[in-house]
Amino acid sequence: MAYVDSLLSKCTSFSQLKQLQAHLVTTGIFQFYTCRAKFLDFCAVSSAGNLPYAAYIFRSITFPYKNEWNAIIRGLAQSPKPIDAVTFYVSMSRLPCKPDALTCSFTLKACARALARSETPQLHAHVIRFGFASDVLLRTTLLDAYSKCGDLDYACQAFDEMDVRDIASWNALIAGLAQGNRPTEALQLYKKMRENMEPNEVTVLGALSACSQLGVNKEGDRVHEYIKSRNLDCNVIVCNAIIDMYAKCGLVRKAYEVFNEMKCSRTHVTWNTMIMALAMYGDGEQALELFEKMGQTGIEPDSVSYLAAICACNHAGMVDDGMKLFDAMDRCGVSKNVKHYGSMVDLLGRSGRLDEAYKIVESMPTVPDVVLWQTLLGASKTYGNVEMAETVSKKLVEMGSNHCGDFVLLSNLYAAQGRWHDVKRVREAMKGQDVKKVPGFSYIEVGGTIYKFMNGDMNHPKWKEIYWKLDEILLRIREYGYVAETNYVCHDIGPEEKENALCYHSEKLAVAFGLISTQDGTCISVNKNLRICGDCHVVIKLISKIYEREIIVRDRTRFHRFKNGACSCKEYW
DNA sequence: ATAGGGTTAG
Repeated sequence: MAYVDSLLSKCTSFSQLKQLQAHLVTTGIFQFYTCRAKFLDFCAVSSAGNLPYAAYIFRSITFPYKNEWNAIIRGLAQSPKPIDAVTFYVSMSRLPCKPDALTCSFTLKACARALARSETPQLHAHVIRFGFASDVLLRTTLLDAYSKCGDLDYACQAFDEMDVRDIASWNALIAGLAQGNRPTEALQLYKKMRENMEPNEVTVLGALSACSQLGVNKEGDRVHEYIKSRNLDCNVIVCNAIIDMYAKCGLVRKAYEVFNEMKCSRTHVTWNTMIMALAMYGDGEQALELFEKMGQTGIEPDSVSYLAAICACNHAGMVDDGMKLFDAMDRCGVSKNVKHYGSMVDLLGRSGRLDEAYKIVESMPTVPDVVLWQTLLGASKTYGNVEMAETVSKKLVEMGSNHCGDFVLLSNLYAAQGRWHDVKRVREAMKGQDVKKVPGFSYIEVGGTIYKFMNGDMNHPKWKEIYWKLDEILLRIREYGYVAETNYVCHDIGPEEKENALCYHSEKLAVAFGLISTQDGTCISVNKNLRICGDCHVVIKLISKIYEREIIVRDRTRFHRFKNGACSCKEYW
């Protein structure tokens, strides 16, 4: 069979593969099922192959042998319709030819790719029943399937229950936690792993991704140092992750250094990451320059590149450039998705061109999603357009959105115009419905330790000191005659309670904590749910002036650098 | 003796 292997490995196109099949049939080798299985596997999986053709051959076999089933299931698992692999698995398990560990492995891979949440535990039961539970590789696949389907608690449980874990098991859970919005736990696990074994390239990707999300540059630096000290292979994926980490931690310069000095050749992801990094800093010109350069280097901008470039225009207030790019996409045959429309709506909305933004929404070929309407609502609030805000709010309610921010934004808009009656009406509607209160939270890394703050948080051991600091800030801001006049975001209050609201913003808690713990010159805070805008800008600007500190705040989409009472972000928001 | 873990996006 080594003969068949060597012949197969020489096939680089489908026509060669068919020639080989003819050869195998005439020489009679093809009647041996081991040969057929090898052929099917290659045909179903390799780039020279063709899955439908493999399936066609498979159907002509009366009693397929186990490896032939496996070949087809493996091929289906990595096809665009992975769920079909599960269907095949089910048919197979009804036959005398029972699945083996590999069959389960391929099918679990299919579950992971198809996000088949209910099928994964069923496969888990089979794995136990068939007695494959001691197979480390299979259990890692299982763990990964749980985590990819969003059942991270099961993934953690699967990990805990393993009596033997190898590096891939650790990597699967670290990456799962990082991608599943649990970056703190991902980093904890990474640290725990280092006590037991040496991380490799894949491990650091999970750790870097977690650092990116948290915006913790000290920890990110440590991971980078580790990569260098252990001479881990700095392949393009690792470089991309490092660039992204520095960019999201407020160190674009370092990101750019890595981008310039990387030894391996750049991919789309590399360019896109760097363009997006510049976009987050509001450096529109450089981002567009890089976008141009990317094309010149022979890598045609893809859909994400355009998104990053439009986003750069968005953050730099370059409305015309953004519109040009948006139009260029159709000409260049690059597909648009809801994010491109979202960014355009934001771009037009932020510059006050609400009607044009609304037209963009109407021109969409797909149904606009919640985030898109929220963007438009935000812009309506900024520009005090009650009529638009009411239209958009209705849409949001129709879509069943029950996010507190949607109601609060409308309520704040009424409040800004002194329409307290309407404020009350919205607040009451909120109580009537099942509104999800999503607390904003922020992270700050001080002296290498990560702290998390939520609205009204009293969990930190130094919470009293932090609130004292906030009171002091409040007092000193009053001396400037500013008072927290516009500060009623996200709070269920009337005009008389406005002032107190200042204390409850998570990023302000984080800033106050950064001021107490003076080890760091800069302070990075990340707020995942809210956008730093309006009142927040005013308050943090003043803090930077009063305390002579540079404060960098990263919100969902961009960086805001506050220094000497000014913000580097263009302020048309 | 064919298998598990991986980077960018409003």
